[in-house]
Amino acid sequence: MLPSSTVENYLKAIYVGETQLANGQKLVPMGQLASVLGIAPGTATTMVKALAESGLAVYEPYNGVRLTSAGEKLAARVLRRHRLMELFLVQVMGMRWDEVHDDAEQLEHVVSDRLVERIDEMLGHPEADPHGDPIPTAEGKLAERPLDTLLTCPLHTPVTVARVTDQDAAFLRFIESHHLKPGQTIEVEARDEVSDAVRLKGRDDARMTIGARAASKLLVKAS
Amino acid sequence: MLPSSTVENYLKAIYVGETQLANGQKLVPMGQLASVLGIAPGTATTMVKALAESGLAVYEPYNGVRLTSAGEKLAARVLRRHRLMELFLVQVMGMRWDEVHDDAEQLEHVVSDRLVERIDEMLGHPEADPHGDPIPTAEGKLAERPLDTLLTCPLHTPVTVARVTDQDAAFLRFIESHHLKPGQTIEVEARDEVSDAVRLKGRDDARMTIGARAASKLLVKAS
DNA sequence: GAACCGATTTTGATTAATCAAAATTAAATC
DNA sequence: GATTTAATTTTGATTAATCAAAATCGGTTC
Ligand SMILES: [Mn+2]
Ligand SMILES: [Mn+2]
Ligand SMILES: [Mn+2]
Ligand SMILES: [Mn+2]
Repeated sequence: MLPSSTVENYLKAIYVGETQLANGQKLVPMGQLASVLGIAPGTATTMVKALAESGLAVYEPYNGVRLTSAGEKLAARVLRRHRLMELFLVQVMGMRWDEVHDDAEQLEHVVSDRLVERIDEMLGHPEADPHGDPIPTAEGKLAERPLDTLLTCPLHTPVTVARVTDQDAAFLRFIESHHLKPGQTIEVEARDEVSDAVRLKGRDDARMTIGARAASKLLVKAS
Repeated sequence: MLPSSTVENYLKAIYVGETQLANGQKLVPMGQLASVLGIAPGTATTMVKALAESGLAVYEPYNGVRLTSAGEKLAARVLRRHRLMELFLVQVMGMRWDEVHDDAEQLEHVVSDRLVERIDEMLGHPEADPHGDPIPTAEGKLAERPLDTLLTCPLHTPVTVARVTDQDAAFLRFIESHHLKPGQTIEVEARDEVSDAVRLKGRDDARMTIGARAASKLLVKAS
């Protein structure tokens, strides 16, 4: 049986959820799963039991869910298709990085292996999508590097934006207009707990202040 | 309510079915619909009633079904997406004309208007897909020209292949290897009722004989 | 240890899409 | 006009995916 779009979305959500768990944690809670998929909690429970039944996940009642290696394999392929499609839409089709997520969310379920591999080739086997999210290999390996956020990186030190972990179009447009896209270099000048703000020095020494919540969505590496 | 993939497939099948009806006929029979969609006849009846209920089709029990103008509008858009995607996959992605139909069958349900119109632009507003099938306009107009087949065109007269009405991969590869693709010029030298065969003069005066069934799938225009 | 609370699971129901097989109808044949 | 046949419709059932609301659980609080 080939997995339905619904099953693929569940697997992808669990897969991504697992990578975001606090170290030591290994189970994605039902509530989180239901919330990212936009479904009722009871529905998540029912579906996850079915996933477990078909050998794609391990379900621990009241604790959460994780993928088996079979489930991981499938999830990685969906995520690969999603991220390759996003990059393709930006690089080849000339779409904006803030509008490709929704298209990819659908395309990830229907593009054939043939087409995906042709896209991968056309793009030169890229390692990351337009938002800096790593693209799993055809074999299902995902290279998740540990990265600082603008809340944890060193002060007064040039860093390169590596990844933006929010698909909201308005947020992405804000990032772009302030020259904070992946690849661009910036510096954190100050953090203030009380005002919940982070002050940055950007391109051309432009100064700007953003909230801590927003700052936590910008992942950076030493540059 | 936006139509499901299932509904889109029904609408497309009825729409294409209508264009293939003998002149005068206006209803697509349930049996034909069920057969092209690969479903049980009873399922077609049930679904068509639902389409009629939602104002997309007119259903006459025991006689068949036709689309309302609302249904036609939707069907034309699905067909437009299908045929544009096929051409895109061939021209931009370098896929073969015999392998794009299945991909397009899925993609037609998920590509956004944004993406379709970008593809249309990228291809220069093409009028036909790789098989010569006309592409409906964004406004839903379909330019179906009346064409001869190799069974009805004049003998000993150069004609240009305009359209191949069979998506079977093996058949399409045969057509291609014998230089009978849309755009290529040929001549019918003879038809024989008894042997059910048609003799052609192709490129470089190559002679070949094909069956009447196959000949009826090659549509041509005077050249 | 009892009471509470938030998260989770269960229950009962709905909708879309499908099938197999029985029943019916329309049209053709005798 | 009665009979046969092929197409169509009806019936009864199934599967996947979902929800709302009630019930339950596990882990704090008091
Ligand atoms: Mn999706
Ligand atoms: Mn992305
Ligand atoms: Mn389709
Ligand atoms: Mn075609």
